[in-house]
Amino acid sequence: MQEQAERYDVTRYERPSVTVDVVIFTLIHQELHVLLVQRRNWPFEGCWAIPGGFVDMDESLEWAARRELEEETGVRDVYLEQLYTFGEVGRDPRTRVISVAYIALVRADVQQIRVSEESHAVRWFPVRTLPEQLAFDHAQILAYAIGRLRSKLEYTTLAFQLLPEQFSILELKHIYEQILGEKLDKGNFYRKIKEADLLEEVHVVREERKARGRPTQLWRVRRDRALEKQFVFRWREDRLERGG
Amino acid sequence: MQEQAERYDVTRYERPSVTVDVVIFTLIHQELHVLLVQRRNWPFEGCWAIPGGFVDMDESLEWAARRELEEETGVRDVYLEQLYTFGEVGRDPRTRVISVAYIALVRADVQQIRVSEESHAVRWFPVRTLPEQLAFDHAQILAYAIGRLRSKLEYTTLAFQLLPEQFSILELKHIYEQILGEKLDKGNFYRKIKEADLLEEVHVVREERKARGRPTQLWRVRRDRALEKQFVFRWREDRLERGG
DNA sequence: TCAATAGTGTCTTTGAGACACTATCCG
DNA sequence: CGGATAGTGTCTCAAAGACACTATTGA
Repeated sequence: MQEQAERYDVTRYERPSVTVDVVIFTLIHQELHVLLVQRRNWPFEGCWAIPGGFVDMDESLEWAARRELEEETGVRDVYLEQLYTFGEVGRDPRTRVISVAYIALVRADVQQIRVSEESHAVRWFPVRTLPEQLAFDHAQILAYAIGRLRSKLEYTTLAFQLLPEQFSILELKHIYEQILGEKLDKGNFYRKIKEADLLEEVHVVREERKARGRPTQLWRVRRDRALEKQFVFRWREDRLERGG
Repeated sequence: MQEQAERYDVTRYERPSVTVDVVIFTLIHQELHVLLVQRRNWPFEGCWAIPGGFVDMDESLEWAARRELEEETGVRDVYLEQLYTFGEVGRDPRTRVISVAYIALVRADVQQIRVSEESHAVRWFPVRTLPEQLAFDHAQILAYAIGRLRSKLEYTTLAFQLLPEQFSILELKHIYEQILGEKLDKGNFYRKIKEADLLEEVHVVREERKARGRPTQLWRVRRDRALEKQFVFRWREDRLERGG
């Protein structure tokens, strides 16, 4: 609020609606997926859309996003971050709607994701094969979200949020490759991750192996260091994020 | 908008107010300053605050920010970027207000900045000596804005937005030092800037010099390259920005 | 033994930082 | 000339990339 606001009676003017939209990412079969819901009403009937809803008067934006997330997936206590606020005038044909978009990262091994509550269609889409047309400006929001995810992957421990409790280093590498969309050198990846000293070995209780080859060492995230510590995976010249 | 929204009559529910607040930066005497306005009414009467105002129903968020900027400073066509959206429930004691914050960078040599239109108090503050207490959560917003500015300086050509048309490399270095808050090596700075190849020499029409020492070479930004090209000044490990 | 998967070592190149050097002016 | 300011050269060290190597299993 500000100086100029004083001159107005706050109740007198028409106000826009405010929603939160949550772009929910997860890994399924080592591939990055995003959750979309199918609309059943005008406008964009039948189109897939990013889940979201109105912000209540007595909840913060982040709270609204968390509520929305739980309603859609049943998932709580996940990584959530504000992405951007979209407020073009014509983005919703019904009325003026300003949408605060969030990103959520859901752990791959949280199997309890109930994607279909109530009766409407909800589905995980691989980010490589999204529906042709999305509702509203949601294609734009999604593209922006993926860009942000890529960008932050390189200088944070964000990727670990997508991992199961235990994982191998090559699995982690695979996730980086998925999200960055390029191949990484195995040796350099090992070196980089080990130097960061964010992981600890899991004592492997080896069951019967079916695979050939040398058995995999499993790791888990060191809770004392990771997530707080800044981790720079790589600096790149070609990050092209808007505003972020 | 989204699935869940269908169930609501959009006109039926109470809505929050939406404002834009614009953190306006400039350089005065080579020092980073920010524009604040002094409040004359309850709440936070007498406190300094970030300029801002309500978003009209028929203008986009960015448009609202540009309008606000022009009203406060008379400045147009400047660099503007969305910062973050602040929406805690109690941040404004009068009513629920969601504020979309923007950063604006105003060129140092745009002397036409009329900081006092109408009669209320408007002032540039050096970021090193801000008022003790700011209105609402504006101290938080400001701190966040300065953090973002620092962070982006390192991998964009943002700093050039603050420069006059012509400048010397040591002036540019000084600005980087101002905003980053640390000394930089002269030789390395020259090297880095020259390698980037973003500047072109200005043919100096030398007038009478009063200063001693070797005369300064002036430069200007190459419009063909800068601002589009990614420029990485330095990668640092200790960037700690929230959400950005 | 070989094929398959996991993991390591090491050489080369690049770029950041430190800092000493040269250049050009005024008086 | 000497002091002052502008600008350059160069050495060292650390990190990134490329890629060949070793390790451990099942068949």
